[in-house]
Formats: sequence, structure tokens, C-alpha cells
Amino acid sequence: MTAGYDPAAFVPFAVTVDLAVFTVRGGRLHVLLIRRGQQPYEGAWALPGGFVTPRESAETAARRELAEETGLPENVVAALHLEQLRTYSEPDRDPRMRVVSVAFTALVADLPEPAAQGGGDAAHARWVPVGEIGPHPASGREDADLASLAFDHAVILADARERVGSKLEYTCLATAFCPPEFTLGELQSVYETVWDTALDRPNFRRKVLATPGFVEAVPGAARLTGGRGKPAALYRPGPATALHPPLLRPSEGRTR
Amino acid sequence: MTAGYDPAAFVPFAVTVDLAVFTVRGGRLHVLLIRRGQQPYEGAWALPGGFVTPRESAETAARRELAEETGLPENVVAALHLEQLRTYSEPDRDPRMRVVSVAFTALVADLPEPAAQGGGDAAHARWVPVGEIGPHPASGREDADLASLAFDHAVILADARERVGSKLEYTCLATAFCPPEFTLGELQSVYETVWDTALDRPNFRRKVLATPGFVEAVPGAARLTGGRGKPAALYRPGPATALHPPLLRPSEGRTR
DNA sequence: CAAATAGTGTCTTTCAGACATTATTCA
DNA sequence: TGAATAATGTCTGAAAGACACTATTTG
Repeated sequence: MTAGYDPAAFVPFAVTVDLAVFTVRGGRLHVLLIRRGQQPYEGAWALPGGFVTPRESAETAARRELAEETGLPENVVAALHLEQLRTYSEPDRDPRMRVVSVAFTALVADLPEPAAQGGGDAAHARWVPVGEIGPHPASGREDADLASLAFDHAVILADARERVGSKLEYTCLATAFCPPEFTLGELQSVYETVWDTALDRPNFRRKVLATPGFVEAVPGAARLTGGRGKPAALYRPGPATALHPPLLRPSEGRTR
Repeated sequence: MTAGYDPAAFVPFAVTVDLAVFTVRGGRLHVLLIRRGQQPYEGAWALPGGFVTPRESAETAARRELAEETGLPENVVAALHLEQLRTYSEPDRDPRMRVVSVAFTALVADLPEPAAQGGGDAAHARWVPVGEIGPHPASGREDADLASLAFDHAVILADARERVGSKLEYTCLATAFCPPEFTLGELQSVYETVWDTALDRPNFRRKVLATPGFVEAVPGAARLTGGRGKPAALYRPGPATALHPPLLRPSEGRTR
């Protein structure tokens, strides 16, 4: 910023935040979308977000907008791991005015349906399987409007998916997709869902348990998973945040 | 952006870009700084950058500002690998007005001194060893003003260093620090300089040469490096961009 | 018992770290 | 020749991939 504050150089921008909030439900990756109530893109699906106010940072704004616009419970929003993705600043990304948007990603565990939908301002928020979004619909799509998202949100969503996929490789963030206590099978299915790859179960166990601080066993606890079979031991997230060495995606894995 | 365009919600921000441009020179990591000519922080060192204009993206602005403010040759700026780092939006990061800044990192090969310094607008641009910046000066610092940078640029610089370090682990970006043709010893010294770690030469060679598309041999070419010893073979950057598997930093390497 | 799910053990290959050795050049 | 630098080879141990096998539960 050498140029200082030449008045001719100062140009007013609007600054917004957009959020790509993911969850894993039923073996599919979902993202939280809201249906727009105003122009432009009225009626289209969009990522939640909104304007940054004069006295808050982008991250603060992101957390506030998420609480206002979606039905996510207060405690979930407050504890959310929010990561800045990148900033989108193409001049014509908004048809009306110059808007620069700071995008964030967040991961939450699957929630009881009513809490996730909420009421009031959140009446138009919905978890959407990412596979149902885009111009080449999977058969059985419920909503034809998902063919394209508002603004450049399809690009933001794609970038966010890629980021989440690589974060799983070298951080312990996958536990953020799980409830407070989870089985290793559930943790593995998070990886398989996000990467869309099958993983070898014994090798996955070995890797996770060999990483100090990734997960901690809950002594004595067990949970029956599929109604049948041996109950699985339960684990909690451990204190570690990084994975050394990383848990790399299979290079050419069959995509199930 | 569900909220639409409620006039009460629209707040004008200034949007700027800041650049952390690195090079390796003489076994030390350097960053390009400029000395500010105006308030605030007049006389302080700062990262190059400036305002985004109404019809350009942040990345376009970053490239333009770099060309205007520093003496970097046109062709270098045009071909530069520019990567968005993150956006800094704390409300009081600029003492005068609300400024949101999109930060970028870039890597360049060491340049002939005059070209890097330039004249005119670039008269106050300088390559500064990153070790000489900050409150705990290495002995022999030339410039006491480097104890602190303008605005939050010390934070941006620290984030950029961390990002560059990890990019070297899983991308082929290290070649961006090298001239068009380089020796493996030069490439290794890039890693050693950025990571501040000594690497085993035979193992480094093996790893680099075993990664398809990282580097390509220049047939027959060789260069004498230290005035003595066997001339080293020359290599060019290859077509690969990612490193699979990654070249990880030694966990507890001696720091030379 | 069969089906389903959790969990263990083992073999093999790949790869990284350590380090000895050879090759080529200049003073 | 000796110092300096590049390049090759080898041993070892850690970790990943493949996969056979055991354990515990429900119906």
C-alpha cells in the first residue's frame, strides 16, 4: 500500500462473506444452501452469506451470518471450525455492484433434521447432496433449480470441495464431520465420502491409531452400527491437529 | 448473500492487495519491501501493494501494482506465479479507514541487482533478508527500521513464509525460485533456505529424479558452481505441478 | 448356523534416512 | 596432489498396500 490514500484511487466496494458448510449424511457429502428471496437470482439456491458490517472482521461476519440465515444451533455455530478459503473479486461476479466476497469453509457433524432446518430466517436453508448440484444431474434429483447456483457460487463450492478433500490428507479435521463420540468405521466413511474412494479398513485403522493424538479411545464404550455385527469401539477427537506423515488419497483408487 | 441489497447493510470498504514476493539469494530468503513515502507509517517498510480499481480483479491489481511499484522486469511480472494467500479484514488494521486487503505470494528467481531495484516509482523497493525483519534483530542488520513493518504486514509476511514452506512440500513450485536452467544443488539450496534445514544430497537427488515431470535434464549441459569441483548437470522445470508423494520437511532436522 | 460388522496379523513393496564411495574439476 | 563439488550405490527401517483370518453380535 505504498500509494497512500490518493482520493482518486479510493473506490467503494461492498464486502461480503460466503460459506460452504459441509456435512456427511448417509454416505453422501452435503452442503448447506439457502434459497434466495430477492433479486438477483431470486429463487435460485446460493451459499449462505452476507455483508460484512463496519466493525467486524470477515470471520466474525461469517459466523454471524451463519447463525442468522441457517437453523444451525448457537453452540454449533460458536464452536465451528471456520477456515478461510479464498476471496473472489472478479468485477462482474455480481450483476449490480462491485462486490468482493471472502469465502469460508466449515465442517459439521450430521445433525438431527429439525435443528438443521430451523424456522424463521432459516426457513429456506437446506442440506443438499453435492452430487445433485450442477448441470449434469444425477438421476433422481429432487429439485431442477439445482442445475446452477447463484453468482459464482458453483466455483466457490468446487474450490471448497477440493480444499476439504486435501485438508483431510494432512490434518485431523475429519473428526469435525463426526459426532462427539464416533467409531473408526464412521471416521473411515467420512474419508470415503469426501474422497469418493474405497479405503482398506485394516490399513485405515492402523494409520489412524498409529498417529498420536488423532483419536482417543473411550474406555469401555461401544456402539452397534448396522443393527448387526460386533459393536464398534468409540473414539473421541484427540489433541493433534496435523497428520505426520499425511494420509494420502489413493492415486488411482476405484471410485466405488 | 441471501440478504440481498438492503441499503442499510451496504458499507463502503476500500479493497487493496498486498504482495509477499520472495527470492533466494546467497542462501538466504529475501522478501521485496518498499519504503512508504506517506502517512500512515511514513518511512516504514511495507509489502508492495495498492488499491484495487473498479474494473479489475484482485489478482490483476496485484500484478499491476507489482509492475508499478517495484523494478521487476515486465516479462517477470507477466509470467509470475501469483498465489492468493488470504484476506485480512480486521476492522482496525488501517488506522484511517476500513480497508480489506487480499494478500498474494509470489516466487521469483534471483535477479541481477540493478533490474531488481529499478528507478522511478521503484526507487524505494528493496530485497530484504527475512531474517533481518522483526523485533529480535540478527546482529549486523543494516536498517533499524526493519524492527516492525507497516500495518499488519508482519503477520502477512509470517503467513506467507509458512505457506511457501508447505507449498514446497507438495508442489513443484521450488523451481520458480531458480533460473530457467539450474543444477540440482541449486534446487536443493532453495529447499534448505526456505525450510532452514540441511538436506541429504543423495536422498534429495533420488527423490527429485524419481518424481516424473518435476525436472527435465538439459542434455549435455553443465555448469561449474563454486569455481571448483565437478561441473553440475543442468535441469529445466518439468510439466508436473504436484508432488506425489510429497517431499516432507524433516520433522526435527538440525537447523544448520 | 449364516450374515454382517469389527478387529488382528502378516507378507511384500515402496520409500526415506544414513552414509560410504566414486567422479570430475581447479589451484 | 589436495580441496571442493557432483553423482552413484548400498544398507536399513518405517510405512503403505493387499489380503487372509479371527471375533462378536443379530436373526
